Amino acid sequence: MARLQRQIVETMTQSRGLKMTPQRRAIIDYLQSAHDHPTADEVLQMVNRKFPMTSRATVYNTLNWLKQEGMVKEVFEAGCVRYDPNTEHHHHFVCRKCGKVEDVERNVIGKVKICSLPESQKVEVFEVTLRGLCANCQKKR
Amino acid sequence: MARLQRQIVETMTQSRGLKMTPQRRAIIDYLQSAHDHPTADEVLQMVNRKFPMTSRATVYNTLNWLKQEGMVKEVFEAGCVRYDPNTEHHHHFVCRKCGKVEDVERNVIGKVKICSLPESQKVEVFEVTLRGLCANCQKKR
DNA sequence: ATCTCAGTTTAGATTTAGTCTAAGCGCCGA
DNA sequence: TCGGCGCTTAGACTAAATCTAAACTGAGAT
Ligand SMILES: [Mn+2]
Ligand SMILES: [Mn+2]
Ligand SMILES: [Zn+2]
Ligand SMILES: [Zn+2]
Repeated sequence: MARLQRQIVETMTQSRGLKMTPQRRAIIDYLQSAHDHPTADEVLQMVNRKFPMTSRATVYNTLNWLKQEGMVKEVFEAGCVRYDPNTEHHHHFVCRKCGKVEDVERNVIGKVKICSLPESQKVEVFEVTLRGLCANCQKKR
Repeated sequence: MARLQRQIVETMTQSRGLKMTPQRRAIIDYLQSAHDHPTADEVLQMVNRKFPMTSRATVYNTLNWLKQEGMVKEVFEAGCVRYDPNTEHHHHFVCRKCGKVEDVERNVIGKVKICSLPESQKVEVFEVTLRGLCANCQKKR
């Protein structure tokens, strides 16, 4: 499944006994057409242009529902900032269950080759985030 | 520079005409000993155990100052959540100046080899974040 | 046509992370 | 002893996100 499509969502709602309302339609249409990474507030602004008086709660409800269904993803972590006393260039492993962030030393990740990136973007650094289950969360099955 | 060390900070403060106070010492000592990625609130809690009545403002001031000096780094992005209608497995380029997040298709990043990761951690997915200057911000020099 | 009810939307209250402010403190040097 | 500068503090403030309770909607059931 590549991109959010209203039609897919439309049929999905029915099979779950949910309703496709005008507000939801507007939110999904906007996301479908967006080729960047909008914030909840940007969604609210844009949807209100076409369908005034849509509430913040509805936008968040819909985004969270779409997220649960895997129709949109969050970019990067939600939540508050974490500080890293290790300023060496290194990477991270994030547990999808308990959220713990562990260091992954630089040499654990082999060379990362970047091919065919548009000339226009100048990459200065990169970081790799591994995701999965940490040792603890695996034990607890 | 690998890890935050109080001694280095201590000499640095002097050369900048700044003062090493007990509060700052406590914050830095805690960070120095931390082998995870504490939040500002965790720092506040821990510091208050040893040095009660340290204020939130002082913790944030110190963390932001250490960040500016490159003595700690933020893990992942600050700020609010962005939603991605593209659920295909792909990567991102983040402009360090304007903060814009652009897609980097999966095939742009060559195979990423993960060597010698502790057996205990099970990696399910990974993502690469490239950082630098976007086309626009380069033009504006 | 009217009733009912589950699901939805809404405005506004609440929570949480983080910043800002203004008043007071403490050290150092004149 | 005094003045001043930088530091700390409590609390006000802001912004992102969640929660709540009341009103709304529309698809059956009567
Ligand atoms: Mn780290
Ligand atoms: Mn993306
Ligand atoms: Zn875990
Ligand atoms: Zn830019």
